[in-house]
Amino acid sequence: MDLIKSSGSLAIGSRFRRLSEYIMKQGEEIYALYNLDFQPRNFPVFYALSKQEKLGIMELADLLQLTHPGVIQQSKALEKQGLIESVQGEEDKRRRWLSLSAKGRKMLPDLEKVWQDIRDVFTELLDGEKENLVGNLDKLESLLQEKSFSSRVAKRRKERLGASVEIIDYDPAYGPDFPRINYSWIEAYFEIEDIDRKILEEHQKYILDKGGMIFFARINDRIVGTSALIKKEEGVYELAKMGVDTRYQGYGIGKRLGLRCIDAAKRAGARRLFLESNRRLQTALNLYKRLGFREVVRNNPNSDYKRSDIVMEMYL
Amino acid sequence: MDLIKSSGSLAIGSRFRRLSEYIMKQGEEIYALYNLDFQPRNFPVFYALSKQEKLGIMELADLLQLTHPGVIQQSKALEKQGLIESVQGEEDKRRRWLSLSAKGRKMLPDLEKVWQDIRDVFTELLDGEKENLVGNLDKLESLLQEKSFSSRVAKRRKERLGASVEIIDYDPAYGPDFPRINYSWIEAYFEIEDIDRKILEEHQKYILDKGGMIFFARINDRIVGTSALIKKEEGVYELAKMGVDTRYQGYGIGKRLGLRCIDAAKRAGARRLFLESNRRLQTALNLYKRLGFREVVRNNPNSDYKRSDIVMEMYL
DNA sequence: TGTATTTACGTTAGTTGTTACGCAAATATA
DNA sequence: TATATTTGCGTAACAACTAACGTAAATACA
Repeated sequence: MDLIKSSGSLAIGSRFRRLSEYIMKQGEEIYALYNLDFQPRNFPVFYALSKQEKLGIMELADLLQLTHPGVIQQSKALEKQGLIESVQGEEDKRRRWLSLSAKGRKMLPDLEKVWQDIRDVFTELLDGEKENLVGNLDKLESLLQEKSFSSRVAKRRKERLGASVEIIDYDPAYGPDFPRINYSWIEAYFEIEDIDRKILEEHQKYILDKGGMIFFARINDRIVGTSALIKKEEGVYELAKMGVDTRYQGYGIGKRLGLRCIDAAKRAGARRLFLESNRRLQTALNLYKRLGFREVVRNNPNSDYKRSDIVMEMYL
Repeated sequence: MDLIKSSGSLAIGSRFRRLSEYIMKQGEEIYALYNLDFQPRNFPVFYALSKQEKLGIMELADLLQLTHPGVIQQSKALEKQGLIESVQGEEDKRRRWLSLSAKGRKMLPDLEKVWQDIRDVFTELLDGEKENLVGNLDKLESLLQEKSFSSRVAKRRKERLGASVEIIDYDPAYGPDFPRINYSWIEAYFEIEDIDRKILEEHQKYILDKGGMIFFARINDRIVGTSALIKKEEGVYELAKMGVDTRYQGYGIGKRLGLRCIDAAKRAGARRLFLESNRRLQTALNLYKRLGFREVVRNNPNSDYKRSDIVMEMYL
């Protein structure tokens, strides 16, 4: 049994490492078999120098996709063995040009035989398939270069979580989440005002009992967002207290909360919907625009809120 | 440009390592993204323990195809984090049973979500193909388990070298190689006798001038084997001085030398071919049998050679 | 039943990569 | 032309594995 293997793609990192170690060790045996004093770990630098006459440390690092200390370690070993040599750059004295030594060039044809045999064995081993291992590695690496593995997983997570978000009507069981979510974003940008405390803590009295509505965004049993409709007069509602837990922003939850409010306002017979906000909340303002709100007041000295410097509205 | 990539299968070892390091690093980011305090390097042990309630160090090492110090290092880290715990074995006090702790079990569902997302991304990334990367790795590993990479390369080398062996007629340019090859194997098993020296050094006089023949096995410009036909009387030849450089044994060179001798003897009108040898040279005796020789004399006190204790012959 | 061997696990040091940091030469910029 | 930044390279320390060796308990065997 081999759990690493049977876990499929999960432990692919460990598996790559294991294979790498195996191949390196086998490589040592192979060079010994050919009576060549050569270590597979130094292959990359030596191979590069066999392809290009002289190269600097940084160029090698770039060419081999290694860090430069890695290149230095290989080149030190090769220099000690006398297979390569180095000279200081004439024009640019920081540089150190590496190249094969006479001994290295002499060894090259023998090494090339080994390399050819290795290639042949690999071809025999795996290239029978159309989609071979090396081809798949190429593909994997170029895909990962386009977009990193972690951001692909992050995207996948957002999709999964986004799909599992429900927008639900007010439920007293989640009552305390309403102030919690809203305190969090208000504190981050502004200061909590008395009117915030009043409306948030006593939302039953100041929102629901007055014909308003509250919605929650829920993932599993966890509330990650809220929004509210406050009835101002017959047919006129204020969209307010819209907030999403920072850890779940970017999942389209705000949009879904907004749409739900608009829909609910329509059903309640609203003709006009407005909101007060602040220009610093650019992401939120963009969302409101996408939802169909238009800016109607710049500066807003008469507001109940100190932080309000913009009013937006939409007609239904 | 990426030389490691473009060298194809050659630098596959370095490439596996590079990918392993990349995946591990990305793994760290991924767990951080999910707000989980978990390190991908400890995945193998944790994962194994999530599949089986309790496991010992050696079992884990076997299951994960890691060395046991590797397992110990992972388990120490996990124990420090409080994700696993261990108890000394009751029956066998040498053992230490590892299992998930309450904290570890609590974290498991969250980790499983991460793992599922990772699997999904990998599937999306590569499993579109029928022959996918993981499938290829499976195949590679099972092939390498059947027969190691180095022995596959060794076999390939023998085939290549075997194919490049030429059996050639005597050429004075290679004269000194005749004693060299033969001294080497005689010394390894027996002692050089005076008659050896005479025939080997003065082969012109004692073999060729008397109607015998000498053949060489040559790879490029290097002699790696010899054989000789010594004319004993009209129609009767002795097959002698058959030797192959130890470094090139097992390539079928002896067989080709033998066949050439038989063929040459036939052309020269021989009816009978014989040889003297020693029972210790079992590999050689097997070859002679396969060539068609039959044992005719056990012990052989009348031979010119002290080491001779068997005579074989064949009729053409 | 005493002794040799095997097994389970631990420790230490080595390998081959990495990151972090520093310096001096070259280059850009005010 | 003085100063800031960039570049090329070096060193040190770290990471995650390995090999090699040691110890004590369990097991096999004479």
